[in-house]
Amino acid sequence: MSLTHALLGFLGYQPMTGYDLKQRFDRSIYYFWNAKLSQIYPTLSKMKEEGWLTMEVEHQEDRPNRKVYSITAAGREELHRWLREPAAVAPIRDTFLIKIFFGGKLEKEEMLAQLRHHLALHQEQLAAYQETVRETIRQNVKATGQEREGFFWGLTLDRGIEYEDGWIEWCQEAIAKIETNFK
Amino acid sequence: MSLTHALLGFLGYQPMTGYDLKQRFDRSIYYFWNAKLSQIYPTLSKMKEEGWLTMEVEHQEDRPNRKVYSITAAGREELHRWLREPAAVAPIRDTFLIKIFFGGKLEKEEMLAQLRHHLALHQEQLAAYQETVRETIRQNVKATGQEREGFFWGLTLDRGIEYEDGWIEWCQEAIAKIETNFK
DNA sequence: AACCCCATGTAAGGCGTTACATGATTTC
DNA sequence: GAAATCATGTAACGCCTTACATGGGGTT
Repeated sequence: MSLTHALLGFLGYQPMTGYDLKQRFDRSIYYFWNAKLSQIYPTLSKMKEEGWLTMEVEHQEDRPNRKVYSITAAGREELHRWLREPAAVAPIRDTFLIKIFFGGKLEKEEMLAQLRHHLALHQEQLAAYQETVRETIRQNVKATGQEREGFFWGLTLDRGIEYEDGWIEWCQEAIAKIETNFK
Repeated sequence: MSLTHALLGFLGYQPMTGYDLKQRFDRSIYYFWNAKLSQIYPTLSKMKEEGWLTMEVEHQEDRPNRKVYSITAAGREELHRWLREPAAVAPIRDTFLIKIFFGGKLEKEEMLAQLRHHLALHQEQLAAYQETVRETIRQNVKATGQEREGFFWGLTLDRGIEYEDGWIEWCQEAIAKIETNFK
């Protein structure tokens, strides 16, 4: 399970609650992995039973108590084992490509509308990466001094940017082809 | 549900059995969508109850009977409606990127092994697209005369190739960066 | 007054995979 | 003799999303 190992990864930096972990997801790896709180909480419980985490309750007066999880030696070993294990290529599973594949059923203008809409979405995503995500990484490296880690965070971001760039170019080419040679 | 609409799409070309449909998936769109027979069969049943398909049993002597499904007018309308509906961007969900993100925990050589392995997988995938898939499309257009359809099949393949190319370049750059400036 | 933040969960349902079940014919 | 092809399914399980449940404190 990948969620388990992503949680181990973040807890390798420092002890945290499920709520904190959700925020880490939302602010860093959200563009290639995410989970809802309703999945994170039970997963943390199971990981504790597995012996990969320990938990301590931090009592608070005007807010709900915090359950702070820490990674154990067994947890670090499991993370390291998983990180070295060869990874399979992730399947694409993109419904948009199904729509393109059967695009012969659409009128020229209907198809162009789909493509233009998708182009806009990817352009937005790209802008978010270049502004928000890059800046988040910079601040994190500055605040924690994790330079080696920051290098790898940057690599995943580079891949995200290349991915969006690829989509944008493909959309633009597809639009051009349909506009000029079609119908 | 996207499986439903992919099935409608293929049945829009001609009536088929679940078994035939599985082969269509495996030979054309497998690189961005697929399904097992154990999911296809019950889905076809539901689609029939929904009124999008009709079914006729073709009796065979030495083999199991074939259940041939045909798309109805309602099915075609549903397909068309779905094709026009704006598509959201597919989430990436790539466990390999999680491994990269937490790559600071690995030794230089462990990380290079991961990257080289992944590079090889994407190179294989790319080769398959350029040989097998491109050829399958060519033959299909030739056999059925579906030139307009063939254009869109080609678009999805272009995207697949660009996707693999992107990964290959990224892997090569990542390997180079780690080999020269690291540890 | 309405909404967001903090902080924890449970329950139901959807989509997908893996395993189980059957069985004749053809190909290596 | 073993494996693949044809042809249909059911059952159990895993991962994930959505909805439900609680409730005080701060912000607009």
